[in-house]
Amino acid sequence: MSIATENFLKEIYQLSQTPGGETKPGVVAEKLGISNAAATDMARNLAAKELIIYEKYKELRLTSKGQNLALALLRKHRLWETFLYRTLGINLSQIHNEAELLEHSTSDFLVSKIDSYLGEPAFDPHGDPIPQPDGKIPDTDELIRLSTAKQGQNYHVRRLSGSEDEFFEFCRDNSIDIGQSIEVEKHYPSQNSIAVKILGQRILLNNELAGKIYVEIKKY
Amino acid sequence: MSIATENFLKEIYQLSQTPGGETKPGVVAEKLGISNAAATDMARNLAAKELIIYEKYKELRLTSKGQNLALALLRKHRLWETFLYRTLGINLSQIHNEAELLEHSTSDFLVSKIDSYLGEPAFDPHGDPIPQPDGKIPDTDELIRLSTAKQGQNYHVRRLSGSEDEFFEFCRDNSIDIGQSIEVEKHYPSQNSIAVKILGQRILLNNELAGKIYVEIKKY
DNA sequence: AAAATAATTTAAGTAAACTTAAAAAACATA
DNA sequence: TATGTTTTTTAAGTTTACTTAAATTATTTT
Repeated sequence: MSIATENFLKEIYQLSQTPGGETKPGVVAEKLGISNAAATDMARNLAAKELIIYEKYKELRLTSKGQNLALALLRKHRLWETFLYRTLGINLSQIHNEAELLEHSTSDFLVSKIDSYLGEPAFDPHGDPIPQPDGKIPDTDELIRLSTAKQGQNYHVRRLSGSEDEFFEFCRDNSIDIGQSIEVEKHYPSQNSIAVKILGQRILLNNELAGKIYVEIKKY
Repeated sequence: MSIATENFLKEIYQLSQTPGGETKPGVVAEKLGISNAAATDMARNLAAKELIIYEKYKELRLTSKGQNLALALLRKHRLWETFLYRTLGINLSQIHNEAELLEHSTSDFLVSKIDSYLGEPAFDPHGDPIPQPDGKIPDTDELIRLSTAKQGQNYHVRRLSGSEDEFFEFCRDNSIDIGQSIEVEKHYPSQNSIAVKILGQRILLNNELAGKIYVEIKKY
């Protein structure tokens, strides 16, 4: 399994978990920074290996074999993030990129060692659930995206689910941290934005960004 | 820098450090498990990138640029080994293979984090010196290869410098561990072998294997 | 529904890292 | 030194993962 293949499968999985995310070659291509033609090419290859189901002009769908591989990779990624954060003290904004490299060089043996060293964690430092060895994904039922949160309601930030440096930079600059209290002030549907209050500061977020912030209703 | 390139440079470096080791395409090819033709091909490529000096039918020599890259890779390898051994408790015989993969996915940033976490070690768990950030290699002057050790003399095992699983399996099975006392009983030049005594047991080692075991004269 | 636009696919080509087979050079030996 | 063996190199071909450009199909707009 090559790095290109692994990343392609992972991207299809991630897109399939994104609301409104389309798993079409063009979208995958854009995410991976390759041409549409390359994505179509790869889609045909992966279909031949029975990792995805590919019908021309249709969305790409993972087979269960393909999904298992994607989940195994995501597991490696999130365990590495947890390890880098907890053990080496690397920043939330930096662990993603390092894990992105390491995940492809990690044997099943090594990942299980890391897992037991960390005490078999269910969530990574961003709050993202870590797929378990059996493929099950820890529950995030009580969490909702900030973009869909209720006006006037108070929440706790539970998950920062982005991958770009800039997302974490923005969160850090605006005190959006895991555990932080946050109040939804107002939705602006026409602006595709939401106003929230954090530590007395009013902040306007666009829905795309707010969709990467997961919150839980504050219990008093 | 691709993985193939990195491994090729590292192999040239390692061969250049091996007594009687020839850095010719065929030898590198055999070590890396590729064809002679592929090695010649790679040699021409690396020469074009000024990482090695390549003259037809001559030995391959690293340029200082090439040597720096090889040393940086070796540093990553040995720091990973130290980390896997100390922190995750992985066996001496298993750390090499894992580090062999991880070394290629390790940023300079990450390696420096690992280095400080470990307290900037000078030697890895096999006793191999870890190249320092400036390219300097910690002293191993008092160490000699067991194959060249003096008859009748007592030593301490200080370094097990192999890479194959079988080498470590053999050492483990015969109590050849770092710190272990060892006495050279007799050389058998015609057999290319050496007889040693460990924990009361007499063992016959061929010189190739004994050349990977470094010892220090026992001080009473 | 037709036309315009956008996405996807096909076609052709490239670069890296290999392969095998044949040719050339180096080395070893009688 | 001539011959035979081994090693290295060259040549030609493969696979993977891309590229750009052109053709095709799908979607959106009018």
